[in-house]
Amino acid sequence: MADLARIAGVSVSTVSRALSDSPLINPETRERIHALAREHHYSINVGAQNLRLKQNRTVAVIVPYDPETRQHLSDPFFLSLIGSLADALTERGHDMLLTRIDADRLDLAAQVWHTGRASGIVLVGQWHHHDQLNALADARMPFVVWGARLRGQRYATVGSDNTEGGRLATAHLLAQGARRVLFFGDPGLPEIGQRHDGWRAALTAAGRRPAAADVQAVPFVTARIEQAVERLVAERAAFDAIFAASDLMAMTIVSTLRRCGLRVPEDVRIVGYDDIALAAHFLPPLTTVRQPIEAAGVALVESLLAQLGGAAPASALLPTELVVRQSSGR
Amino acid sequence: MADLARIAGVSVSTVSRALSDSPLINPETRERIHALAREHHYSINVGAQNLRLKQNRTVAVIVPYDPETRQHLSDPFFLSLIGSLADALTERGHDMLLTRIDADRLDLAAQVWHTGRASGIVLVGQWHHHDQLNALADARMPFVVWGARLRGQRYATVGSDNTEGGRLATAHLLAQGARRVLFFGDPGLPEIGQRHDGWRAALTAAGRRPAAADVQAVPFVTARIEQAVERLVAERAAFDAIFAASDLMAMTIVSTLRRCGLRVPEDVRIVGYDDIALAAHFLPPLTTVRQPIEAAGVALVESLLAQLGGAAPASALLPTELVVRQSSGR
DNA sequence: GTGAAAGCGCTAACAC
DNA sequence: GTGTTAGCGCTTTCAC
Repeated sequence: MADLARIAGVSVSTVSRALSDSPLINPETRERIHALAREHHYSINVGAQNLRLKQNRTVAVIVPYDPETRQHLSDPFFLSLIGSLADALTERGHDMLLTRIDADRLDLAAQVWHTGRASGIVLVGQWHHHDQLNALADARMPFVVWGARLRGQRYATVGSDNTEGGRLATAHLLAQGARRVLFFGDPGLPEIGQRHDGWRAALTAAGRRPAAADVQAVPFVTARIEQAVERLVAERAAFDAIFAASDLMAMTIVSTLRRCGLRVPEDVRIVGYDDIALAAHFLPPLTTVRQPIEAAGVALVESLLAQLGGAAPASALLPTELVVRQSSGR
Repeated sequence: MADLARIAGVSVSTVSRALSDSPLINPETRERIHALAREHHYSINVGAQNLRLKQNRTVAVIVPYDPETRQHLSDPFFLSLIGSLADALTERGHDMLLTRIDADRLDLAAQVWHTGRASGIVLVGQWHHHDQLNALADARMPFVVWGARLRGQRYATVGSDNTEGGRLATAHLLAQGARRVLFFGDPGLPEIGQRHDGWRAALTAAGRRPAAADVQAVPFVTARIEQAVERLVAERAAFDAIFAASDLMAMTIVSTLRRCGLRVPEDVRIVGYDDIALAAHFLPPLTTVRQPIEAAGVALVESLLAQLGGAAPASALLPTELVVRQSSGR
């Protein structure tokens, strides 16, 4: 910038003002300096600018991974969510810092804020860390979590209406004539727990008694899902419908069922969750509960920016929608 | 930091040195200052540090999207690649800035470097911008591209051996007894073009004559792929094998074929490309050419860091491997 | 309308 | 071993 000032024959302050389009500057000097900057491929050093302005238009998007499986980022749903976040942030003039951390080291997430690398944080995945998250909120770190709204929560979450989603899916299966609807997924995780609540509510509303044996508490690990299905088939368990906690899980279940000689949807009807792009092109096309990905990215960013603007952490519950395709019968 | 110095009763330089574990400092003062920093939740401001050190441990990963389809980021392969990059960068102590830009505005990619936000760039996707990329290289911007090595290229690329991959896939189909192997994908894109070359080479080596009509130059757009398949079936085209330019494309082709009443692999054998996680659990499990994703992230980062260290742009060609599953017959 | 100068939070000579 | 000081590239008050 000093160089540019010398070339233009003005002071650095004039250059600074010209480049920031200050109204104080003579329009023609302003234009001349802009031209010079272009010609010499000069752009303002954002680091120095941030230091001086004590601002920081950078948001860290942090993906905690399960230390055992490292599984998380392989799910297309989360990956799409990241794409959606990238767009939402770019649109609002923020940069996106992407980091993966061990889910058990959430304190590392705070680090990126303490060091001033990012002015706020989007956490993609809540896992079991409700208490740690509350602690971070108490430290007044601006952040939002993609996940479920929980009792006694002092931080902001954005998520789809999991309970309603689970209810919709299960009610649909019952309406299709299902006699016994299994739930696949680990209810210990907050979001999955709420989908499980929805499943239970729909069964109860229909006068059924949800049995503990109807819950297959499997994690998002392909091999475990396959095992669970194979065991059920081997035991000749009497079930004719499954509500799976994610599309990826549903797809694995379908493949395994068919390998075991069962037909979908003739023998077993199935509904997934997420509505990832592949769901529509799977065979059979997957009935699923859609989570609005674009809206999710926007809602997360809006909630965070509001906090950065001084507002208290505000959560959002996004609407879910049942997308009926062929895997649940017709 | 000044505050910390006051609390500790020393000067800022002592604090600075202590926190950077300088050997000049008395071990016990060092420890005392570390403890104080922890207690007061102080961490060094990276922005100021970078400004002073004129270093910047941040790498921008830029995903150009096709302005029409915005399709790119939806492919699980690219998303996994991003995950792999995040890991490789984190491991080497770099932050990752993720940005999506219009593929036609590659100059915006240079911006993030000019402004000092990132010290180097990883471009995920080469598209048709060979010349623009050469221009950026001439401007001495440190960057690597995930893509194909092309003639007259002055920038670094990292990619799998697409020609060999295409050859492997096609030779395998021929060995399985295929009479006519179609190629699905747009050979106008560098990487796809090389896969196409491999397809052609394998056919020629087997004494076949690759016909222009055997190339279905479809983009990565679901509807277009479906149309192409439907047209072939409607025309009663005589083909019994397909090599698809990506797994996602292969899956769409399989679904469409089956909707049209054709069986895979009995009527049509198919091989995909990438080996995304879902390929193994698809029905039928997909035979495919594996691109080594973890190695890819590492190779991209290594190439970039070498440039940052002053080396000339160096490209890498990663080995591909045919993974035989059931979609190609047995 | 433009310039001089102070200072954002840090590091590294250079002194002692 | 520790302190003093200059300066990284920028913005902005205050003077003119």
